[in-house]
Amino acid sequence: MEPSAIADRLHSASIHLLRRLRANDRASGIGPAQISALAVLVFGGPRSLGELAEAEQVRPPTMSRIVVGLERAGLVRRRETEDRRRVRLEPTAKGTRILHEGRKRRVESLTGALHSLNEGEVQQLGHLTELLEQIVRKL
Amino acid sequence: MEPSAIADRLHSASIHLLRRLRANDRASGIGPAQISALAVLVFGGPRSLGELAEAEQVRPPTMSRIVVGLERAGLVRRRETEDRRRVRLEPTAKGTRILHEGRKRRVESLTGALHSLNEGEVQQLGHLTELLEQIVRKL
DNA sequence: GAGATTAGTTAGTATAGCTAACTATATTCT
DNA sequence: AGAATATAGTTAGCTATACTAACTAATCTC
Repeated sequence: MEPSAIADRLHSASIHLLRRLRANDRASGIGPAQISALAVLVFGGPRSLGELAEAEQVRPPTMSRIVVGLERAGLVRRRETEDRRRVRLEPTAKGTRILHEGRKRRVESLTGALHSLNEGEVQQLGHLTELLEQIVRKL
Repeated sequence: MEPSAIADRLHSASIHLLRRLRANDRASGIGPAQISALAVLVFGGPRSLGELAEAEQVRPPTMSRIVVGLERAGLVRRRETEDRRRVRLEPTAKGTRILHEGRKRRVESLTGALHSLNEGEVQQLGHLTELLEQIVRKL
């Protein structure tokens, strides 16, 4: 396949994948950017707003709003640091729980879709994900 | 790899892929949902608003606004049909050109990222993109 | 201690998603 | 034929997510 066709279809497939998964995520009443940011804190550990913005590839004001939403929902907590300009963001117990529940729903819905694939293809998909992560880092 | 880990990482990788590509797309002054909808019309041919909404997995009011944006930018045109409730949406020459330019930018940026992969991996990525499309359809 | 840098917020704008409620046209069923 | 129903899109109103520009507060540098 042509690289240009791969680029197009990967782009399109990603858009559609996220649109489908968003329907699941809406059940939790939390948006995709909030989930993604929360996941960084839960799986990657607490960090500052700027670090979180960088990890998520968005600008600080954007992350600032995402965090406000997460705080309002009681999923993330701010802690002071010795540098009083910085905040340390950490997930609350509720945030961790909500994230795992959302993950569970996602897995269930993906598992359903995986029924059309055999075991080898599932593993290939895992491999694709790694390739995709590698590409994203270089982009 | 565990299906749950695949689900998580695929979700996360897709979010980040789109965020990176959006930076390229912003150069065209057209948002990602508009690009995606326009691509359906350019590559898949003209169709009604409802059909386009379905192809793009969004609700009709959402597509209605996307189309307004595309019209305002002179990228899409409305045509009457024999059923006067329906509209036939078709890309303008400018729309087709803009789409191809955006695609070119995307391919260039992705091609750069593909340098970290060897030829075999690129082909795997192409194959696995098809797998992803298949899953999205089942989701 | 003055000036520069850094971290985050506020303000303002645009896109993109939803549901609910509406208009206009077409179809169906007496 | 005319009434009821169904279908296609739009409008209104809400929320989330993204940006840049401009701001405040704290820290660092000289």
